[in-house]
Order: sequence, then C-alpha cells, then structure tokens
Amino acid sequence: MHTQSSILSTPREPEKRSPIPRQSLGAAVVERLREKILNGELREGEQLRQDAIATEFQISRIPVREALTHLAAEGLVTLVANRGAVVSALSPEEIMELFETRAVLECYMLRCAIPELSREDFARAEGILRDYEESLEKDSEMESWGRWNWSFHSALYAPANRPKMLSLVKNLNVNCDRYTRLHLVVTRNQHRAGKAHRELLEACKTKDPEIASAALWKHITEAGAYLKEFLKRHREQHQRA
Amino acid sequence: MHTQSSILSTPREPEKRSPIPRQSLGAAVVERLREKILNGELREGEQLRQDAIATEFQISRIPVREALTHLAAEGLVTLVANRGAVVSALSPEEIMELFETRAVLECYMLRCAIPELSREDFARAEGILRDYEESLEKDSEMESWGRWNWSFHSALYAPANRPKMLSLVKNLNVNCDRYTRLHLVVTRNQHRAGKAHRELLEACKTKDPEIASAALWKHITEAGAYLKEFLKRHREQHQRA
DNA sequence: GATGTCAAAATTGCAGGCAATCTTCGTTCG
DNA sequence: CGAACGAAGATTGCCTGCAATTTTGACATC
Repeated sequence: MHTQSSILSTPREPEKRSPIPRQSLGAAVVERLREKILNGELREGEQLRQDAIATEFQISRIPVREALTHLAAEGLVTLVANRGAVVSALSPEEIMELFETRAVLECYMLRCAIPELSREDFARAEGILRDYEESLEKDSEMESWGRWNWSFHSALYAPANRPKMLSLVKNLNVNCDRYTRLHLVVTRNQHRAGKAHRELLEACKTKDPEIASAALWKHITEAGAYLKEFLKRHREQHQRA
Repeated sequence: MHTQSSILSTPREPEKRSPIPRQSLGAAVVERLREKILNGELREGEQLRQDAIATEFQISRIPVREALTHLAAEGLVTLVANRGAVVSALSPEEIMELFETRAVLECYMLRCAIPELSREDFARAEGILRDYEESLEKDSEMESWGRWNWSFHSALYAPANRPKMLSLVKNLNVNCDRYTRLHLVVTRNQHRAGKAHRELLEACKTKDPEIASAALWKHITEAGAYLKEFLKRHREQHQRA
C-alpha cells in the first residue's frame, strides 16, 4: 500500500468466504459513513464535504466521491450537482412509504418461507433472539441493534430462497434503521421490541401463512406509522430555526 | 448564515430537474452505458474496461469509474475488486425473481391506485397505448420500447401517490427491460404485448382491485416464467463454448 | 507433456492539481 | 434602507500521473 491506510485498520472479522477480502478504500469509507449516518453521528440534512471527509480519513477525495455516489444509490445521502452531498432528509410520508414497502415485500417473502421453515430455522431464530436479549441486559448496544434485527428477520426469510429479493429488502432495512433506532430510543423499551419479535416467531410457528404475515405486517406498519407521527410532531417543534 | 439557515435546514426542495440539464460527465456516461446494456449492444458477461470507455467518450477514467459504480448500484453491472466491471449476467432464477418482485410491488401499488384512478388517468393511459401502437406500425422501435412500457405502467401507479416505491419499481423495470425486449423478439409479436396492456387497462376500468391486480400479476409473472424457461434452454444450448 | 515460477504487460486504485462553479460578503446604485 | 452587482474564498468536477494488483506467457523443473 502506498499510503498508510488508516481506515482499513479495523481488525473486523473476515466474515466473507473470499480468500482475501481486502476491500478498497472507497468501500471502507462507505461502511464508515453508513455507520455514522445510521447511529445518528451524522444528522439529517448535514452536509458532507468531500475535503473534510478525505482529510478525516487521510485519503484523497477520489474514494470519498465513490463512497458518496454509492451511498446515494443506497438512499442514505442525496447528491446535488455542483453542491455536494447531504445526509438524506426524508419526509414523514417518505419514511412511512419505506416501512410500507418493507411490509409488502417481507410479508410476501415470509409467506414463501413458511412452508419451508424447519425446526432448525426456528431454533436459529430463537437463538438470535436470546442472544439479543442477553446483550440488552448489559447495555443498550444501539450500535449493533440493526445487525441483530436483520439477522433475526433474514433468518425467517432465507428459506424462501430468493436472494435478490432478500438483498433488496436488506437495503430497505438499512434505510429504515436509523428511524427504527429512534423509535427504540423514544419508546424507551427495546424489551417491547423483543416481545414483538417473540410474538412474530410464535406466529410463524403456527405454519399458517395468513397468521404469520398478518403479524409481520402489523409489526412493520405500526412502527412506520408511529415514526411518521412522531417525526411530524418533532419537526414541527424544531422547524422554526 | 443566520438569515439563510432555515432554507438550508428545510428539506423542502430535494431536487427538481434543472431547466438546463447540464448533467455531469459521469451521469452522461451512465445513460449511454445503460442504453447500450439494455439494447444488447453490450452483452451479458462482457467486460467493461475503464480505459476503453474513457477513450471512446474522450474523457478521463474518473467519470467512467463513477458511472460504473452507479450502474453497479442499479444492478446492471457487477464490480469485482481490482478486476473491473462486467455486464451483470443473471441466472434464470434471478431473472424470475426480478419479475416476481415487480409483481409483488406493482400489484400492491395498483391496488392502492385503483380507488384514485380518474377518467383523466384512463384517458392518459389509453393515449400512451395508442401512440405506442402507432409507432409499432412504422417499425420495431425497440430502442424506446422500455420508455413506452414504463410510461404506461407508471401512469397506472402514479395515483397511488408513493414516489419512493415508484422509483424503486422503476429501477426493477429497468433491470427487467433487456429481458423483456428479448421476450418480444423471440415471441415475435409486440402486438400481443399491446393486447395484454389493453386487457390490463380494461381490468383497471372495472375499479375492482382484485380483478385489476390479478390481471397485472398474470401479465408480469407469465413474462417472467416464459423468459426463465427460454433462457434456461437457450443457455443450455450455448453452454459448450 | 504437465506443472510451478516469475517477470513484463495490462488494468485498476488512488493522489495531487487545475479549471469551473457555487457561496459569501463587501460595494454601489436606485 | 433595500436590492443589484461583483470579486474573493470555498467547493466540486475532472484530468494527468504513478503505485498496486492482476493477468499473461515464456521458461524452468519434474
């Protein structure tokens, strides 16, 4: 490496089966920025200046530009010509739409998965749930909440055997993530979320597509509707600035 | 700063089409490459060398790299680290999945739109259909077929008033486009496709969500299933290479 | 003849710099 | 006093050049 790659220094697990998953600088910047957006370190509407990010990571602006276009495609940032990038600021209606789209696709996937769900799948999902609840006992663990949540949901959808649809749904979940975290913070009970997940799992165990997808639909759209209202009120308060 | 901070903070104006669409070079390359992929000028699995594209358009490789990452996000090309980009080669199952995802989302949108569909909406859709059939009389017009198709479908979905979902569905349609064109070529009758569209429009006119969405579901999944089988046979034949 | 090794060519990845564009703020004119 | 104007600073868009990686193919070894 010709320059000291400060961002790549994270000794995170290889995680992929690739021999050497030595990612590009651009990809590393994507991950860092995505995490910063999801955990709220970068707020809605905040400007992302290429030069600032480049100097922060001690790299040039080229990989930063790549990362920004990538994040724009994911929907987390918005690009304006000759005026740079800002963290996407979604209207309450758009957020509701995001959750609604999740509900449509995830319920369909769950219906497809239900007949294929085996005892092992249920056991795995339960294990994820248990691990999650245990980690909750210690501290909030907001950082990794999105990963826990997704691994639980995807465990239920994976048997549907629709990889493309799954990755699409995953991206939707990433976009919902920062709002879901907000949901957890304001409702102040991750435990209730855990209970909702447990109810969903029980619904799946009935092996009835109608019951399961109805539970999932409720789970997703209620969170979306709550957030829509909450953010509408919240922004009305903070609008005059 | 103090006087204008409210304008900067309000996400009221995300982006409107600038009167002079003086797009960046990268955006221009995206359009050209996308069209080349969709109309088959660039075949599945074909390598896209940055330098070759850059010299073809007489620009540097920087905007080309931007365009490639953008197209990768759209799903039209696949990026491999340190090994460049290739035109995405989807398996028959993945193609079927793409159409299935379209069916799920578009049927939902149509159900939402049905109660809102006005006489003007039907007239507009009919006009699009008529223009399309007229242009068919002259010549094949394969180039712009995707645009016609999308303008017809989106005319039916627009009243659902879900812009984010609509843009997601639009991207799925773009990805399906090159296969749909193939479908039209091998079945050799765009007229039949026109008839299917007309039947769909009639189904919508009943204002019955069940009838309309059933017609749409059939329209989309039949094309997907046909293409899946066709490509499976086609590739088996051309496998030994 | 098959296989492993390694250097040169081809290609991608990234840095620094320059021109174009936007923003800011002081100045002038109505 | 407010609005139009314009120059300096800030920021983005793109190009050239070089380092790093992959691929190719000639050569050596078994």
